[in-house]
Amino acid sequence: MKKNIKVSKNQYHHGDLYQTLIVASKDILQNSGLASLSMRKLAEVTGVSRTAPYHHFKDKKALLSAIAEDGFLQQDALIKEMINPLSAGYSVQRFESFVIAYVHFAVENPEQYDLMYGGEIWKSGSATQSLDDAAKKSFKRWLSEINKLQTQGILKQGVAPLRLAQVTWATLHGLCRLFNDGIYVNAEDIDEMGRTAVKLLLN
Amino acid sequence: MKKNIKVSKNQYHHGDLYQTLIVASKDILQNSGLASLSMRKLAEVTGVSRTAPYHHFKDKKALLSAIAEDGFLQQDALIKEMINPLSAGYSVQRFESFVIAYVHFAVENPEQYDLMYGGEIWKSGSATQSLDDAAKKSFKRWLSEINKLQTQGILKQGVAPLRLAQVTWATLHGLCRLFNDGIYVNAEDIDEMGRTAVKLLLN
DNA sequence: TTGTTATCTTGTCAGTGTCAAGATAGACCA
DNA sequence: TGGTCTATCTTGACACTGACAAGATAACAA
Repeated sequence: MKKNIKVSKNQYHHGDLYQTLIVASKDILQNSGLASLSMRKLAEVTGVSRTAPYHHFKDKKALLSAIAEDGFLQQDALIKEMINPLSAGYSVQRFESFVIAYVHFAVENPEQYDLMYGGEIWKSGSATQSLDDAAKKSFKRWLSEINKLQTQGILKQGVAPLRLAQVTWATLHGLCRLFNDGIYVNAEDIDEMGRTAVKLLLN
Repeated sequence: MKKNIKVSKNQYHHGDLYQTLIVASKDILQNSGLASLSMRKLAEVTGVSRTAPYHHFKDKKALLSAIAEDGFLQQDALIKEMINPLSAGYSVQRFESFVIAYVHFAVENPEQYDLMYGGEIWKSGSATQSLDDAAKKSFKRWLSEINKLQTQGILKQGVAPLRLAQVTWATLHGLCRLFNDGIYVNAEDIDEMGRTAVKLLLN
């Protein structure tokens, strides 16, 4: 809860270790995967002692939660950007853009996506409150999009909105996971599969 | 407390350690989760020295591969059973049965399902040949089911069969993961969501 | 009987998350 | 200014992990 923004070149007090740790973590995730992200290695890379990170994160899980939360913010920004230009009306095109943007984020940030939606954090009940908020906000946005598409008749209308949102989201999520878990290796297909998903889900 | 399940009464040579290890592993998975399945604890529970399992499994990953493979066999059997009674023809009902059976297996064996389709094994490229075969066979069965449903007009026909199989499977897979990763906690909804998925995917 | 071999053991190593207790220096108050 | 307070960072330690190497045992084949 203390934010010490001042960056000092002091050896002892790092200055902005919190942010540095997150950046370094994301770097390790992207380059070497979650399996090789250890608190000790992270500390070493950051040039700090093994236990220094524990003054900024209660746990390793707390660190991962923060990274996941960061992922939701990124994803949110990316999706907003993808949608705003078309904000005049709701259309199949807009839906497709949403889907493609979602899937792209997952494929380009596989390890972070894993953290965001994987069991690592959620199953153990170690999600931060703010992470929980970010995740809920993300789903709310999806629910709202789906809702509008449904009332416009672009999506099937005989289905409960919540269920529709859940199942459509599950479809995207399933696609992303199949790729990220290494079951479909050819990443060029992802766009076509996204479009196929859209085609299937349309009314 | 932990009983030494041995075939032979001999102390030194266990007799059927391979199978015993798999059974014990599945037990730990079901009761305590993957996180608390360690080779050492497994050995201890089985009443054998720490490194004994390494004479039956090259790695921890090899052990997990075997469990995943076992999962595919179980799932296959379960799905076959679900489908055979209706084998007279293909119908919406049959499709729904398939979907429900699939989802149920995942929800009832969450950790094993994780192993079967999760990144743990596949992403690291440590899948056994026989595991790979089992997984492919499973998808082939799905592909064939989808194919028949498509030619009968129950599923949309303007889509490439492979893509259709991938996306429909992704939908189920996504549902299962959302549950198993602890994002949707209320397990009573799983059936309704499965049926909603079916409804959406139908022509 | 005598090897041969599969299986199981103890010993050991490097690596992990995390706690406890002490060191440091920047922030705040006299 | 000086002194203390406290967030931050450190070293030390512990229990745990996966895995290798070398030796012990017993089943089995000759």
